[in-house]
Amino acid sequence: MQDNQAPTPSEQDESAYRPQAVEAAAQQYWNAQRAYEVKEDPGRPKFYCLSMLPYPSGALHMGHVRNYTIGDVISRYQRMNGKNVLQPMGWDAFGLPAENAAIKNHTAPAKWTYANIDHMRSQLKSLGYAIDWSREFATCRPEYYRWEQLMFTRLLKKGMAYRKNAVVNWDPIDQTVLANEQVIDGKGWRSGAVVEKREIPQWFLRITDYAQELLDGLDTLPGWPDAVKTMQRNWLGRSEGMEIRFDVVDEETPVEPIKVFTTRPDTLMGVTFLSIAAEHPLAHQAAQTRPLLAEFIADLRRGGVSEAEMETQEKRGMDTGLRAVHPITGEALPVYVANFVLMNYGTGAVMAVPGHDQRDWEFAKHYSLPIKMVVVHRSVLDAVREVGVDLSRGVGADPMRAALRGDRTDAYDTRSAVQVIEDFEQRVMEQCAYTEHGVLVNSGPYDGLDFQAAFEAIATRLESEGRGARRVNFRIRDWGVSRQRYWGCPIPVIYCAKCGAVPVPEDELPVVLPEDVAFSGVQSPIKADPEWRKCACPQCGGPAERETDTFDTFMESSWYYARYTSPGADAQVDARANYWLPVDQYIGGIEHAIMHLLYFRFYHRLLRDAGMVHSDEPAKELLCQGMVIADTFYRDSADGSKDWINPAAVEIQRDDKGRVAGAVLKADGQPVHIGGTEKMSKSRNNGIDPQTMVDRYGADTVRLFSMFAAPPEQSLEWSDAGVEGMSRFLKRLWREVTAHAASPDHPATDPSQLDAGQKAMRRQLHETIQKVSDDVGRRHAFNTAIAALMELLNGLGKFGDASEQGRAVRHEALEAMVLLLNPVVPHVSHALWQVLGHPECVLEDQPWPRVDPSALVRDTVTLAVQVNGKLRGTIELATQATREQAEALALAQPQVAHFLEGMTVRKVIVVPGKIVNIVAG
RNA sequence: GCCGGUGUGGCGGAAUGGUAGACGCGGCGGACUCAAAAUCCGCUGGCAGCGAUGUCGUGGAGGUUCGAGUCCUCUCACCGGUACCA
Repeated sequence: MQDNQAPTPSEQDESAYRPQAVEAAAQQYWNAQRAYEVKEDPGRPKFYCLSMLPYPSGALHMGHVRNYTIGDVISRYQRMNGKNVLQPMGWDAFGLPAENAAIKNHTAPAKWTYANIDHMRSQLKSLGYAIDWSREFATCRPEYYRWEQLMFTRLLKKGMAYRKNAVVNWDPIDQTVLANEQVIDGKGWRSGAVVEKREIPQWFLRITDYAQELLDGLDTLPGWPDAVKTMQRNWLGRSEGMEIRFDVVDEETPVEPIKVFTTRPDTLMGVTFLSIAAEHPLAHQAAQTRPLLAEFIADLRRGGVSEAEMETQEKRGMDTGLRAVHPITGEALPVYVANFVLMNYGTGAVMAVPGHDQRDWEFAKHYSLPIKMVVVHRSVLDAVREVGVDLSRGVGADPMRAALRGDRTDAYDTRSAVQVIEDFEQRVMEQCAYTEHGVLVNSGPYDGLDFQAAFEAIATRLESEGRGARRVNFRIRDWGVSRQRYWGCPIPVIYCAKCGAVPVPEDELPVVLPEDVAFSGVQSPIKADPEWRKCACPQCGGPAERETDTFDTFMESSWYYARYTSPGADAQVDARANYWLPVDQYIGGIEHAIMHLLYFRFYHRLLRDAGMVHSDEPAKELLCQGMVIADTFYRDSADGSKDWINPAAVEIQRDDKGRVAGAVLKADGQPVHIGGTEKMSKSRNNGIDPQTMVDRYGADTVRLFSMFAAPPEQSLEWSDAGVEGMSRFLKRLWREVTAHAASPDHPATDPSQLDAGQKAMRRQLHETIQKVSDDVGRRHAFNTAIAALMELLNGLGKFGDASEQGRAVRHEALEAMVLLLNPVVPHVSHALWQVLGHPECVLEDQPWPRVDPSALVRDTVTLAVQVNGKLRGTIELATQATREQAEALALAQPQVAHFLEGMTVRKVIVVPGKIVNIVAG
């Protein structure tokens, strides 16, 4: 990495900016001062700034740098504004990649993980984050996970945790459970075997008990992005409807009724069949006497369990031969097994209304099942009534289509209405299902009722007959926390033949995962080791076995934020938690919008209900940062695949207009193909190593670029040239400050003595302070804050005033600038503050610069002048000028007069301080 | 499939419904230099024009408004999530 070139004159210059020296000195000072270790201080407002903890995958990547730089900027800014700031860091250390690495490298997952943590910690430290490292922990340590085990055993006793069967991906060759990620096109990633669905017993937490609270809580989080709240609302998926019971007829054996959940009980009279999931008990029962059905159900077991895979499959079904009884008409309805009905949503069975549900409609079309239309748009009903047609014959396709388009159909003529109705039998159902709410037809006693009235009438009747009940249903399912893996927190349960599943007693916790193991990848070492499993039943003392499944790693990442507040506590958390919590600012990737952030909100309520924390929500503000992406380059290899080439090895070629014309490999000068700009990944070999960049340019430059190149929520495209630009900016800043500091002393700024140029310079300074404070503190628009500071430096560069007051203004500006930049580039700021004549200090203890409102006053203002909305010039007038003056001046412009030729002015709109728009025609 | 998001110069991006393209990169021209690097200065959306200026322009099609990148409807492309990747 070291540059072999001879030092250039500027590098030999004593006063040149040398990031390595600057950064080493600043970090050394902070460490010696223990500058970022914090304690609870009830006398000061606290600020808990939390970034999502990293998975120790091996090396820091740019996504980490971006995430932690955002957190660091906010942390340092808040501390400069007087807050007692906690910024912790830790390691989400359990997980699947450690097992994969263990297989590949023949090492134990623990050893690999700890080595990665050591490496990544040193990388993080080189970036100079204001982290309280005294609170660091790794979630794979028993000191951490013992509290999670304790919580689980208590939840088990409270009935909040339970065991039931659930379906997983099963690799029939490797004889192992696969993660969804390990299923590629329905096949196991190692064996290539077609994956099967298999049911196994697993542990669950009753997150559904909190579904309503998790939904309502979203309304108390104005500081969370709307996109995240919307996604969580949809994921929770609250719907109001009915559970309806359909009796099933079978001459031979008594059969349980089928329960369905529907949000559309108004369409009950349009039900023409029922669909049940392949895993539904009735499907199994029917399959016992029907070999074809058994074969079909077995066939549905092929493929993985992910929702994306299930939902994009072709819709298939088969008649079970069972007949269900319509609860109102008594009609016998066929019961189908269908692959689009999910056992884990609702009751695992749905009533099919092909006339008014698009999926049912397609299914009915495919299997030639009857389609009944029982709901129409009100305007269709009105029109049909007007021409005096018997509704039982139905309504036509044309008004249906019109109604679907939202057209008014009440004006169409009698002839077309009659024709339409006559065509009904062959045409009405050829278009698509009508899924809107409307008015009932063909529904006997319910004809003419709207959605609400029909819902009420049908619900009341079914409830009185004991055939159904109003119900609220949530889409979210209970949280399955069992994983059939080694590298995770052991689930603290003992199985006894006599006593069943018994929680491990609290005084026997933690159940420690052995770390020094041989791991082949075929089977978990704790499943393979009979000695580890063997134990005595805590209840009866008889022989028993331990659970060998481990927890979902989301379990650890659901409460780590609380543990940071209570280092060393002899409990999951202690009283210190209520000083720090809730988190004031949480920062992490948008990919966590639903799952992690929902478990995080759920677990906080578990802590609350255990009396450990006193708030309802874990985090007040949330910022979701975008991905880091980079160009991709490749060459076609002999076997037709692509050889991806790292951007660092490639040189871009441009045409004479500066457009990208091609790219060559630096090593051989031969062309390479340019792929898309994609998320940095190993598979595309387009990752840029943060460490290389820090070594080459310094941490401040890397931090500055990652904050400048894009707003935090958007994806950030890496650009070496862009990084060079940031490096140039810091060099210029360094020169500007050192040059100023070298000149003789000057008095303090005296606003009453400033000339016009000095006033303008000082106004730009205070406008910048105002903008940067708002951009950093409120909008989190770090990119525009930095742009404003660049403009300020450009302004200072042109401000050549060497008079006493000129130097005073420059000094004021440079001091403010160093403070304003400190959150983003703390090392160079630390050094330049001393260059400006201050003793070495922790810069976050300096107050954030304040705006002098008197410096912002302007004498004149520029207005844009438009004619019919098109810009035709600008006018400059006194700030206090009236609307009439602005209007008169605008109309007097020669350009304006030219465009108004032959037209009459109808209206003039004056927006003070902005525009004058002359409307003419 | 479903849920959420994004789309603006050669590129990254800026713009409380009010002068589209701030700032940075790249490019072109110039200064300094024996030369290069570094640094500094100027120009830089397309089209027409010597120029003043005009005209077009924010993925596409409509709409609301005195005025739309911004609000509404439809549509296309891409990205994230989709419950065992984290």
